[in-house]
Amino acid sequence: MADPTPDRTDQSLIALRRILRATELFERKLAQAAGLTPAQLRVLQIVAKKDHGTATPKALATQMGVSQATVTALVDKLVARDMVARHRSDVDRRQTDVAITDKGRAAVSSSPDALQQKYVKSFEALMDWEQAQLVASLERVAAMLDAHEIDASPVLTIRDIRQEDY
Amino acid sequence: MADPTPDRTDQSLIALRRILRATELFERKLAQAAGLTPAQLRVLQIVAKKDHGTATPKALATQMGVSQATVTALVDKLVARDMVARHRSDVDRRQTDVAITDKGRAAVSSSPDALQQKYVKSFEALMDWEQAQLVASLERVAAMLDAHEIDASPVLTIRDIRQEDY
DNA sequence: CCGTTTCGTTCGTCAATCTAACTAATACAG
DNA sequence: CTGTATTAGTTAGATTGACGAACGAAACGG
Repeated sequence: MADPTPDRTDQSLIALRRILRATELFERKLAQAAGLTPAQLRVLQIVAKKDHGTATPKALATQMGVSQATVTALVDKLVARDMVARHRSDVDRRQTDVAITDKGRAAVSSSPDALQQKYVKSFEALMDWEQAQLVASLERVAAMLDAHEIDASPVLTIRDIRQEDY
Repeated sequence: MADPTPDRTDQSLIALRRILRATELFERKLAQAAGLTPAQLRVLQIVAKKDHGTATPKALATQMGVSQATVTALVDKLVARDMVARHRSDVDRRQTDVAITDKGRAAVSSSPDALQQKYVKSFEALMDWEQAQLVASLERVAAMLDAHEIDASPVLTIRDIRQEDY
């Protein structure tokens, strides 16, 4: 408190935590709006974005950073709700293709963002140089945090939904 | 792809997602190192940082953004491991003080950084103006995300551990 | 004193996650 | 080919975190 130079490391960590909290809540809201849980929505989003609207459990597990068993459970629930369907692969019959259904696509694209819009709109309202600055900063922080964790990146949850909106 | 100005919004969202992923994994590791689950560690950290090393379940629930019932369950587990103890408050006998024990304090302060150090070290290696820039950017993003969610902020998980290290 | 509010716990439920064990299919080495 | 190893996915069982509803105990306000 009496510190004349408020510790920047602390400040950065505090801000990070705020970001995490907000995003967590945001995801819950988003999923709820689509009538799903966050994890289920994530599966659906990944599948939806694939070229043919299909993905293997293995790929899902890798991309989400969870075990295959977890993916099985999630897919089970989505199948029960007719959001996706399982199909045996012809090329390698060990593999299963998890394919999104029309209903699943509808659920993904209908998730009516609220907070999401909030962020995107705020961001897009910024001046060009500010946007560039933020991107640079975020990427820098990301690099500092996950330098080791090579795969990580490409889930995109948020972005693709946004694209659906247009 | 052919877009001449790579979409900055997308870039920022991708970076954000990387940050989230990395932090999530980081927290898991941290907790594991302390022999606890992330949620349990969070409770312990909040309690540890209070002046008298105590907090009421109510306060914990509010600060963590979960229900009191959840806090009860978490505290149960910490009590079972001798990390905290419950004491009836004298001033208001409806209240319970959750007090950290020596063992709990040891667990909190012993969580051996690894990844954590990585971020902190990277951050602290930056030039002063760069640090300032990052903090400003992070806070801006946080503000854009949680403008609505007034309470949120002050859990700090990470920061306090870091302080323990010195 | 009595009704209301507040605090915490208990109970039942459910989602997400893990590990370990198992089945089925493919791959590869002789 | 045959047989072993590897890979993909599921099943089973457990734990954790989370919630809401119901409840008991204490405090507070008339």
